[in-house]
Amino acid sequence: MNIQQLEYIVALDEHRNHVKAAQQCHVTQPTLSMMVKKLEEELDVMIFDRSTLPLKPTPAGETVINKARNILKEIKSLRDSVKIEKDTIEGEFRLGVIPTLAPYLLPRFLNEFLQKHPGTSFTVTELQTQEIVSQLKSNKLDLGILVSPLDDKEIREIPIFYEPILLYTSEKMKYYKQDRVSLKSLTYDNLLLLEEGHCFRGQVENLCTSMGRKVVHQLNYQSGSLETLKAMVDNDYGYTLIPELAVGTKNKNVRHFTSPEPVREVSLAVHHNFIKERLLQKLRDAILKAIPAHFKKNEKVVRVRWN
Amino acid sequence: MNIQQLEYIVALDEHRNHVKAAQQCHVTQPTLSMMVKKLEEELDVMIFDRSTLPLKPTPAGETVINKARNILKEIKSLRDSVKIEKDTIEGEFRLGVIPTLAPYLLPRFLNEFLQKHPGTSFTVTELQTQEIVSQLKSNKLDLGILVSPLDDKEIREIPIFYEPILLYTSEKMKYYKQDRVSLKSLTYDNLLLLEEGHCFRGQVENLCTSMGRKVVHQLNYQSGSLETLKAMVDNDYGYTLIPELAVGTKNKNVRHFTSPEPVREVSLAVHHNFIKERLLQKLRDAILKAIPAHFKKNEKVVRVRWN
DNA sequence: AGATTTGTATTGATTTTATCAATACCAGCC
DNA sequence: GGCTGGTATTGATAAAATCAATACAAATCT
Repeated sequence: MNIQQLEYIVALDEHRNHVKAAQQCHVTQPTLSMMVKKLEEELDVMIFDRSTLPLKPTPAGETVINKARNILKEIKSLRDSVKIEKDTIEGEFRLGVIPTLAPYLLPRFLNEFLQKHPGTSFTVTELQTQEIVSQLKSNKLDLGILVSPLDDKEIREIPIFYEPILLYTSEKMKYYKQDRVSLKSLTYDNLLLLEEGHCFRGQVENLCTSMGRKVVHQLNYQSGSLETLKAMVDNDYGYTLIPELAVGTKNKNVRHFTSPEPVREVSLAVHHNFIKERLLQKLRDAILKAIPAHFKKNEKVVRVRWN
Repeated sequence: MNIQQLEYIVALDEHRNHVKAAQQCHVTQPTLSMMVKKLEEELDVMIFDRSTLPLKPTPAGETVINKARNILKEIKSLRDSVKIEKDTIEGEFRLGVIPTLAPYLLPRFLNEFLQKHPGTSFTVTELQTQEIVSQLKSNKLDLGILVSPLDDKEIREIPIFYEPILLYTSEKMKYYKQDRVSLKSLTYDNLLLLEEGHCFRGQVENLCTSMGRKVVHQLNYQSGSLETLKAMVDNDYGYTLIPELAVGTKNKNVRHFTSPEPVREVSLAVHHNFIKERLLQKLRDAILKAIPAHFKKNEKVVRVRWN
C-alpha cells in the first residue's frame, strides 16, 4: 500500500471514471487502473464494482475509501503543520545579544517590532558570543544576535548588516587632525581594549596582528563596556576602536578608516533545529530598517573575524 | 513522502539509533538513514537532532513523529477493517433459495446454524434462479442457494453438493419393477413437469434432449411444486423426475438411475462484492453436515445444466 | 446490424526509486 | 594513537511506478 494508491481510489470514487481520476492525479489512465487493482489485490478486497456504468464502490470499498480519505487528510495535516510552524511568528522567544551590540541596537527596533507583532515576545539576555552559542545548542536560547562567522556546524548564521569599526580618539592624539585614518598608520600603544571574552576585543586584536603589530600597553586598562572606554579616551588616556552603532558619526572624536574600511558582520544566530523562518525574516527586516543605510555591505570593506 | 518513511522516523524515534531502527524495519542502516534524510528534505524540516548522542527529535520533529504515528495507526486500522469485515459472520443477511430446494434443504441446517451463531440472522425468500441472480446484482439479496453453473461473470458460485436426480414413478409404470432405471429407457410421454421458470424443469428438458427425445404430453399438467407432481404420480397420472432431497430414498416410488447418475450442482451464490468469506465457509460447512454423504461428488455422476 | 463513442484493461519499454554491500567518516574513549 | 559505536556516502542492483500504444468491451447512434 502507498499513499498514492489511496489518492487514486479517492479520486476514482469522486469521479467514478478512470480517465478523469487519472487526470486529477496527474498520471495516465493505465497507471491509475493498475494501481487501484494492485491495492485491491493487496487488501484482497474489491473496492470498486466495475460492472455498472459508471462504476461504484463496493460496500467494503466504501469503508476503505472513507478511511483512505481520512488518512490523506492526516497526511495533509502533517505537511501543513510543518509549514505553519515555520510561518507563525507568535510565541515566546529567548534572545541572546552580545554586550557591544545590545544597548545600541535593541532600542532601535525592539519596541516597534513588539508593537507590530503583539503575539510575539522576547526574553533578552546580554551574553558573550561563546555563551550564546552554547545556550543555543543546549536550547536555553532560541535566537542570538552576534558577530559572525562562528564556524560552528550546529549553528546557522543569518547575516544582517556590516557595521564599520571606527577609531575613537581624543584631541590630544595625532589621528585627531586626520579626516580618515589609515589602519597601517596606527601605532598600537595606548590602545584601550575590552576585557577578554568580548568578541570585539578579538576583532581589534586581529586587526593589529594583520598589520604585524602587537598591542603594547603603558596603562593596562581593560574595560567591560565600550562606554567606559569612550570615557577613558575622552579623558586622554589613549584611543580605542569602536563599532559605529556605539558612537554615531557626529561625535567629534570619531574617525573612519580609509578604504577598505574594517567592518564586523552582525548576524542572527539560531540552532539548525530552529524552523521559524518567517520570524527570522521579520526580525532581520526590522533590524535592517533600523540601522544606517551604509551598513549594508559594499565592496570597499573588509570583514574582520573575531576568533 | 511515503508510508515507509513514516515508519522509519517512528522506529528511529523509538530506538534513537539508526542500526536498531533499521533492523526493526527490516532494512539496512543506510536505507533508513537515506529515507529519513529524504523525508526531512521533502518537508524541509529537521526531524532529528543528530548532534547529540544518542540523537533526539527536534521540537518540530516531535510533532511530525507524533502525526506519523497516528497516520500509521489509521493505516493499520484500514487493513484490519477489511480483515474483520471478511472474518465476521454477524449481521443480517438476505438469502434467496430456489423453490425446489428451500422446503427440503433449509429445515436440515438453518435452526442449528442460527443457534450456533446468535449474532447472525437471515431473511429467506423463495425465488427462482433468474430472480436470485438479478437481486444479487442489484443488492436486494446477499446470498443465494441455487443450482449452478450460472455463467454470469458478476456472480460467484461456491459449489456445495451434488444432488441426485431420481425417477418418481407409480406402481402402474413399467419402471416400477426395475431396481435402477436407465436414462435411455425413458419414454418421455406422460412425464410431468414443473411450470416454466423453474431451473429443475430446465434440467429435465436437458436430460430429454440429450437423449434425443422430446416431451410429449397427453395431459399437459404443469405444477409449481414438486409436492403436486408427487401427488399426481401417486394417483397414476404418469411419472416425473425429482431431486433426492424432495423425496428421500426410502419412498417406494423412487428409483435411482443407472450410473452415471444425473445430479444437480447446488451452490451458494453471491455477488463478487460479497467479502464475508467466513460466513460463506460456515454456511457451506453447515449445509454439508446436513445432507447425505453421497451428495459429495463422485466420478460416476453427470452434472446436468439447467440453462 | 454495423459504426462510433466511451470507458477500461493489457502489454512492453522506460524511468524512477528503494535497497543493498561495502566503505568512508567521525567522535568519543581506552 | 588505535579502537569502537554510530552515521553518512557511494556505486550497483533490484523493484516499482509510469507511460505510450493498443486491445478490448459495452453502450449509443445511426
